[in-house]
Amino acid sequence: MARPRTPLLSRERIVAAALRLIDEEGLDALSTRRLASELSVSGPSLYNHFATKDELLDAVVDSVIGEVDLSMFGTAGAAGAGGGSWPEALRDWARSYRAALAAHPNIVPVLAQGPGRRPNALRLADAVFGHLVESGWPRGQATRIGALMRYFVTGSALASFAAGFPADAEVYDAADYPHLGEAHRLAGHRGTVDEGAFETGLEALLDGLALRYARLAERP
Amino acid sequence: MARPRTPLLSRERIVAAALRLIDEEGLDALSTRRLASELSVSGPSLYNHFATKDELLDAVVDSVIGEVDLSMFGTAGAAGAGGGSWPEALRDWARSYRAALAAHPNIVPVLAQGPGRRPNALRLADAVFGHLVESGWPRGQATRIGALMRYFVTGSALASFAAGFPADAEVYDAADYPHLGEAHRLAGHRGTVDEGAFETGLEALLDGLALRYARLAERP
DNA sequence: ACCTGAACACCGTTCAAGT
DNA sequence: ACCTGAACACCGTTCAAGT
Repeated sequence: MARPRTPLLSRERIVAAALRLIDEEGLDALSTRRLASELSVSGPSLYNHFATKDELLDAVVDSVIGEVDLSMFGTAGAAGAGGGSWPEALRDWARSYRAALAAHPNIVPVLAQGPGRRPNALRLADAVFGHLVESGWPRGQATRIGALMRYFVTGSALASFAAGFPADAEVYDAADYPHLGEAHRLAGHRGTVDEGAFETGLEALLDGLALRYARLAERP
Repeated sequence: MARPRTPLLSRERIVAAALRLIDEEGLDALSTRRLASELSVSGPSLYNHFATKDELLDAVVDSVIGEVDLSMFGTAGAAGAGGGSWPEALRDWARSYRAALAAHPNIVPVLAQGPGRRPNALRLADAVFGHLVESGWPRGQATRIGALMRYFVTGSALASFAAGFPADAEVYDAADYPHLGEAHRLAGHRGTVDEGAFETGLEALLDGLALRYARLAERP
């Protein structure tokens, strides 16, 4: 065929197909040849749009991060110098962040490596840090809070806790696991267990941070 | 050579070499052929000791989890029915857990998939859950705490937050990132930033959980 | 500019053959 | 039981060739 009059591929089409493949069959299923065949082109065609597979993966990752809502950070100034609204903003953002990642768990290991040079990831880091500083957090603490929130959210989106326990009851028969007698039932409640753990952890973190925020005011 | 009088390989030797390769060159560098050559044998030899590469990876993962200290959970009964010692136990365990994982960050994505049938991972889950229940936490909440602690620890060990920001100052020139002007310096303080974020998050989580534990007693 | 087939140096895994 | 080389169906990437 050689060059068609209207291109068969675009970065957007490639990224969308790659994400679908990763979601449905895992990160290992994404090969350039497999992806190309999914798009009805030959393997090397992809190299007209991305220099390497890593560059393609970067684009997939940034498209996922682009789904995270950052609008709650837009009006930090409106809360006044008190900045009392940061816990609500952090809560809303964490939920949106987790939802975006948990929709594509197979790509979380890649994304968790950090923002790199990906624009949406940098915008996210900028928004969180900026909001915390404008809310009165010292810059060093704002950095740590951005980091620890990412730890918690990526950890919770990386894999289901409940689904990590085999549903096969015999696994837990060994005398070594005296307290795991009911663990084979976890996988069946996968959604509620993981959701409950995330919400409990999020509220505990925010409570703990609020205690520290109050201490900032006491000793200025 | 065929069969030597004394075996060239053992599961232990293979696991140790695989972990070294993963630590030094990343998960992608672990191929059966490369690993075999590292051990001075031919590729297929490994299949006399592990059925598949996945089974080998499982053994590597469990060897890492085996390094986590669980001794702080051994004497829950000694604290009495009050169980006031669970925050200290959880803190010590989380630090040991993170240290074991952070020593081998490249394998954390595999390990974060859950315990599966790996004995050390199941022992760990059993010890945490058992201690929390014996400390007075209802079983459902104990499950969630085990989950959320794993979220936080795996997230913090998966990758350095600070190192995720390029040290190249030009990255942050774009007007899109008004608050990241100093972000290029993060990578230089990698250790302290990540350590500080982990400790801050851990203490915040424990404080938040202590608030909930106190509420258990109020409304029995 | 954008696609193709051929080619290179890799993969995980199977299997018959050797001791 | 435990190692080998040969083989199969895959990889990511390069490159000359086509329009």
